[in-house]
Amino acid sequence: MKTIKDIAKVAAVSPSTVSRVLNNSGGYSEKTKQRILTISKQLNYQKNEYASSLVSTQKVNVIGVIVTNAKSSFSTKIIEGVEDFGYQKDARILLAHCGMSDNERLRKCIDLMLRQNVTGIISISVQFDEDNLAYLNKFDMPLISINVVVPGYPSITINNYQAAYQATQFIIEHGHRQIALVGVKKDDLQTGYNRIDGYSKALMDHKITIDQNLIIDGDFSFDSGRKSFETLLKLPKMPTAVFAASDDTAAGIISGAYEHDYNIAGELSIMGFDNSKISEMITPQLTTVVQPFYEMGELAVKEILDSKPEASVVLPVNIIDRGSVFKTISKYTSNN
Amino acid sequence: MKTIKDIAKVAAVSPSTVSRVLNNSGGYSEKTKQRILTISKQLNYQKNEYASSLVSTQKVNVIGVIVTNAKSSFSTKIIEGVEDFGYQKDARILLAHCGMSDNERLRKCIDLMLRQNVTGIISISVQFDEDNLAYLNKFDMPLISINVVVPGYPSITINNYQAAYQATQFIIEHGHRQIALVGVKKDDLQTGYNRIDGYSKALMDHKITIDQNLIIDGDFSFDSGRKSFETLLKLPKMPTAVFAASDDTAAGIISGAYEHDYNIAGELSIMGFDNSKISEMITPQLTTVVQPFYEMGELAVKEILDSKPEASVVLPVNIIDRGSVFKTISKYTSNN
DNA sequence: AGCTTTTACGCAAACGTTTGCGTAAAATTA
DNA sequence: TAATTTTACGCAAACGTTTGCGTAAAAGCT
Repeated sequence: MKTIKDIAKVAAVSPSTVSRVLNNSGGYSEKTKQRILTISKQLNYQKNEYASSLVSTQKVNVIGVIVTNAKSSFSTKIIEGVEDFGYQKDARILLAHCGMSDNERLRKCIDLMLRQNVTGIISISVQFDEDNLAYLNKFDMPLISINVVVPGYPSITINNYQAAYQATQFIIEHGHRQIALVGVKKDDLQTGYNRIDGYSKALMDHKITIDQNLIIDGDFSFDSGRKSFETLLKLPKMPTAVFAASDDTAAGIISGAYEHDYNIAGELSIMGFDNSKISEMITPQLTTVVQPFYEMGELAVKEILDSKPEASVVLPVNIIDRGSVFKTISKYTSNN
Repeated sequence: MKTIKDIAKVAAVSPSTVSRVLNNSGGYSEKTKQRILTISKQLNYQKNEYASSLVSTQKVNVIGVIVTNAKSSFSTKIIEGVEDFGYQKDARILLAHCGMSDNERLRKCIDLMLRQNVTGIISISVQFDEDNLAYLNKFDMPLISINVVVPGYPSITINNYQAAYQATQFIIEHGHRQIALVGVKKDDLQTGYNRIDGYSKALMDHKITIDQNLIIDGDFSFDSGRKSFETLLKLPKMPTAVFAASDDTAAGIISGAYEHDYNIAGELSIMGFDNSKISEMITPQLTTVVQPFYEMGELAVKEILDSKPEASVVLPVNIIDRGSVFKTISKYTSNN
């Protein structure tokens, strides 16, 4: 690797001059500028950003991204948003996986980011345990969390309560009154609880009594959707619609139905959540709640680079109708 | 951020001693070691890897990963492999997206890797144009390519010819003789061509005449699968099986069939390719060709870190049977 | 005790940059 | 032409580490 000194030697100037030319900081003649530029091109010079950032006041921005090893793939979309926007801003992405609730590994991720002294950290769906949170607090390291709230730090989330309310209302407006909620983690205070709440409120607002049997626990995964279908089958009466906690879970329900030779067409409406790629690729394509993942990534970068990430953001969601929730004439309109 | 000097000051030793203690390089008493260690813990010291790698002979490994913005999501699996194995080896992942055949952006990705002087580059599905390849050649930068062959550099791929042969044979052995090949790019010399070749050879070996109308061009995407189904419909005779170029394409075919009220169950066998997540989540679950993405990622890291990445590797594939290719009694056994 | 070996540390250079300061030379002005 | 300003550059320090070399002090030996 060629250094600034190599160029200086060839150009018969001091390294300082080379540096000034390459950084456009003035203080050289046009002639030497051209000379230095051509030489640096000839030598295929590449600045060593490590050395540079060590001394320069205007550091190069490196953004640390910590993701879980979650099966769900929406993090890809977020990272794409991070990358694209970071690219525009000439920032680098340092990526690290922290496993699933593997506190030790999360600690190592944090340490990594600190040692590489990144500009800030974007964590995606990462749950910080007490220890790691306390540890992080010791440093002056900006962090912005996507999808989950990390106490004391800004976050980018959606309003899960409202999203669930909207989705449930959408289903109700299509004539359904027996609506299952499948795949949320009940003890997940950040997401699960709020979604159950929004779902319940929508039902109540439409004078539909809440049937606890229709709220089926899960972990947002495909598998939990698949298993949940069996639970649905065992119900005294099959609901007419299912609100799935994620598109993956929705896919699981469809898969489970197929497995049990249950033909959902015209029988069981399904609402997904996420608008992940699978929601378009599955048959039937899913009506689903759109989470603006890409924008979340962009926004996170923006906040980190503005270095005023004190403001948490709650992004709006909308529903994309792909026809998997269809109109039904409720059989219960009168007697409830 | 605390530095080694801060520790030195508090411990009343020189920075050298602190460094030696922290790196276990010997030359200090047990007493000072303990003192320094506790102080460094108290101060929340974190080594600055930039400064360190600038001078140290045993640099910290940073692995540059360049991915396209491809819609297909298998890169996630590869990156996971890279990350997990890199984590074990204490390597860092610098991630960059290079768009789709955006040569300028690819150049910037390369420059980025050079400036951050990474240990080596892992490129996933990236097609290098002549210019960028020539450019890269100027540097002494190890690169290993996954999925595509980059002239002059080692690569990790599968044998597409053989994979297609195996898959086609699998279909034939289930009694099919009218087998469409859908979604490959004919002019893609690296993948498309070889898959067509393997498919053709398998047919020939089983004395099935090749019908060019059954080879339907595409770009491995969901959409091309969806569109291709219409092409299939227009054929004088519907094939009994489809070999899709990717799981995404297979999903597209299923989606297209649904769109046209064509019930594939028992009628149209489908073989996917990739074993991506969708192959399990779709209904019906797909019999598919398993690409060892995760292992590819691991292997790539291994080769970069061994810094002897001269050897290209062709990994074996296998077929996972999920029942989407079913037995049929060929109606053409006798008259062909 | 006197000698040699080992231990435990400090000094200073180095990595590849950037940047404040200093200063000859060139350019401008009177 | 002489005085003044500007230009164009070099010097050296700095960033936070690591590491070869040097050396007092301690330890071991006879």
